[in-house]
Amino acid sequence: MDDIPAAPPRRSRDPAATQRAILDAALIEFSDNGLSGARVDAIAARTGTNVRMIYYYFGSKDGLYRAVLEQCYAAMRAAEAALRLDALPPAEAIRRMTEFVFDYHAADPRFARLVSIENIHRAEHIARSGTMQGLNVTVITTIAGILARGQAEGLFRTDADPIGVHLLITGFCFFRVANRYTLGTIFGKDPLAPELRDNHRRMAVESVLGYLQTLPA
Amino acid sequence: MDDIPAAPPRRSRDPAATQRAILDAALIEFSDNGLSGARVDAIAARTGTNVRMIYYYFGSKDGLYRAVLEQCYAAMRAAEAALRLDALPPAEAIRRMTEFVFDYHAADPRFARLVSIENIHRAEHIARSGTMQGLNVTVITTIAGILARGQAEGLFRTDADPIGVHLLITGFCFFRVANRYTLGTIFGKDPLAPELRDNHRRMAVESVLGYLQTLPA
Amino acid sequence: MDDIPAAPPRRSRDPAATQRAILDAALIEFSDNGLSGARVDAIAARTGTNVRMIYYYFGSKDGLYRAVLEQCYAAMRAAEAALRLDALPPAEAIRRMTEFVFDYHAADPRFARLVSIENIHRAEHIARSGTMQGLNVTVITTIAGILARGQAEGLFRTDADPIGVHLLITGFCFFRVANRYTLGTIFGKDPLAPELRDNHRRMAVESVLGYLQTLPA
Amino acid sequence: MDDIPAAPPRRSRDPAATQRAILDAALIEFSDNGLSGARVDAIAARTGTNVRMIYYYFGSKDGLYRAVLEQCYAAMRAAEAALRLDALPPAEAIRRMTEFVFDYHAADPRFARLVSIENIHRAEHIARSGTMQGLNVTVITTIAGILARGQAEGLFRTDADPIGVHLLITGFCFFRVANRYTLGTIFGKDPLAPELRDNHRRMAVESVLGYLQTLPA
DNA sequence: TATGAATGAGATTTCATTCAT
DNA sequence: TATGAATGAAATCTCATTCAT
Repeated sequence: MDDIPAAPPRRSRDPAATQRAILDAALIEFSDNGLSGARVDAIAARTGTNVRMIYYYFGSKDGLYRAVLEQCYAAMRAAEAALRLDALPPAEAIRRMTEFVFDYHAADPRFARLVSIENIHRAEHIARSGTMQGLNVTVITTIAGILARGQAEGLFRTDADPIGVHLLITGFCFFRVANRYTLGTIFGKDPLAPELRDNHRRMAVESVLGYLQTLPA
Repeated sequence: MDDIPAAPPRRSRDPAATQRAILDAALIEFSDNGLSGARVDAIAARTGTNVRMIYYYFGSKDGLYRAVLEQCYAAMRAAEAALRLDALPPAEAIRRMTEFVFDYHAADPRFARLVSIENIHRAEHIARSGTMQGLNVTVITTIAGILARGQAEGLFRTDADPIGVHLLITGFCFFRVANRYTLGTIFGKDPLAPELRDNHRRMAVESVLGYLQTLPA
Repeated sequence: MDDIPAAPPRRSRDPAATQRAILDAALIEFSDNGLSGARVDAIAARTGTNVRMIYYYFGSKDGLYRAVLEQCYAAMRAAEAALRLDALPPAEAIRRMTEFVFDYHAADPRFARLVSIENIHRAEHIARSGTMQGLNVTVITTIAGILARGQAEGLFRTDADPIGVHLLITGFCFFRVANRYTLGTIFGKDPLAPELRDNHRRMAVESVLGYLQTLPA
Repeated sequence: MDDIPAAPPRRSRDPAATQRAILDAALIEFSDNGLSGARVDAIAARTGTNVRMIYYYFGSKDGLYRAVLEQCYAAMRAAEAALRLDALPPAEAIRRMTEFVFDYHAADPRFARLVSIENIHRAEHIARSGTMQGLNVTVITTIAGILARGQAEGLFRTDADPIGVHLLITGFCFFRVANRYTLGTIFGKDPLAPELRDNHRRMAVESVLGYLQTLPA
């Protein structure tokens, strides 16, 4: 994290591969160090190309950061869309979605870090991106469908709203990953310790279902 | 956020006030811009003293940031400790604690931002602080006490552990505040919009109680 | 020494020349003002490039200073090695070496100043350099050879040791150059005044030979 | 050398003692770090008084440095004057003086360091001091007397001049102390190692006498 | 398409010194 | 006599970016 392993100089004549390499290096550098903390030189060093290439392909540090963000969100939503939750009974669909979010965050903490970073910057890069909004609203429509079915069947409370449920599903999963370091330091116990995983995963699911299946006061 | 209002030059001979002014300005600058993004000059400009005083009292940019962190955590835990939850019945205690966490995060988003920022830096400043660990573990012992009482009364599931419950309580409350900007941008709806507040607050409480009152599978 | 002649801006694309120019300017600035007293800005101004290039090529003020030291020692030892003293009779070899050391210090007082400066810093930069040790021990092996020959021929006392003789040869030559200013001020007479030179040069040689040719008590 | 031991706060009502304490601390700080490298704050910290006192008593950093220099030179010359060399036969006088210079430098390396430092600054502080010149010329008149006697007795060569002989006596003694660090690092052997001392001391004496007793070519 | 060299603007930090009591 | 607080000027160093080939 401190000393960047200088990749062997790459003399590829394959522009796509160069772009790919830059994006990969940038994801690491940005998620490790934040936007302000990331160093353009470090990304170049990690890539094996030199700094000029970053400007050639991505225009600026911000442009590269934006590309990284877009790619990460797209990958996440693509995986989510592959779940085919509308085929499942409502409670089962919520369970599967929650487990997916839990697993996704746990498997790749860089995603949660990038989201934190982008929020420090007030989401101005996402706002400027254009592709983002369309990309992400699908999750809300998916949840809305599940909720509607559950409510129609009398299984879910009727005052639940889709965005709120999305927050509820994601909050816990995100929190333990994104804030792993402060939590681990303060409490002397890494919240991502393997032996905690199964219990936490159950908590995620059962708190959401617990909420949905509670009668409104 | 962009143009720093240059405070009138303060020629106070009151060192405590000077330190206070620096800390206040630093909280704003750090929580607005992150550690790397914050500018020492901007903090000084907001203070009315000059940059030199920051180094006089806090030694370095990092030292000042550490002081800000410590102060914020201390304030939060002090408020929390004032709740006197052990006097309440278990479910009520959980409800009050959750509402407190919800309200605290909602009332002062800077705290959640600072926590995000510190996690980007892998909590290295908290780790170096010393006062942090003792300060924060009390919340876990409090939760442990509530859980034990609830479990003894047969109200709470027996496989709940205190740190996990803390994460569950805080995750949702933190998430909607800290990630307000990406969520608002992506979904076209500010998650902190006033009309959502009551519903979210209920969600926070009822998901936790829903989990605790579910029988383990 | 006070007003640095701003070199004309050099827009050469010749990195070796740029490095050379920086090194030359640095030698002057460091030997004039010491390590702490030298100003990176002043070096840049003398060079015609800007400050950034110093960091580009040498990493830090210390790094540049180290490079200057290495270069000066290397130049001196190279000149010394060119003397081919092992071809001469022992006393003649000592004479030639002493004259060389005398002349070298007199011709370039900056060298002695740099050595003084480095000693104020406890030789920490030389210690970190790596190339230094190997570079300099050759002078000791040379002296050892000369002494051995002289002792074998019964010309030199047998209790002389090579490092000690090196100190003896260099001490006087160094002292009058390095401490020229205090000596000149205190005694009202510049010890490097041209009319003193021949006499001092003889003193250097004859004190060393006088010692070597004295019978041990 | 790095972390200055903060002396206990001294609340003396004795101005002379305060001045003394500042001078002592300053000698250490200046001889350790050079004039540019010395820190006024560090001197104050070492003294137990605060920075303001330095300005109160010595006017400026330079003024304090000048006071340190004067005191060190005065102490040295006083010790030298106490030798009463004119009572001794010429060769014996030279021997005693050389041994004194050797021992003095070896016993207090700070003196040689200060001399080096002052020469880096071109002796401008000594020049400004006024008391220095008169203080130091006595050593030359002493040597002149010894030489005259020795020459009159036909023991010493007739082309020896007093300042030159002073340089010869001091050069070796100074060199091994002042440049201890570079020599030790380069040759892997501390020139002040105790087992070398006697031999070096003999070398100092015998090289000077060797020179003086050689017939001019 | 690719690249090493170069840079200006601005960041953090240092330091001798003075203010106000 | 003594002192803690304060400061302006200047130092070193960083960094995204562009030049020139």
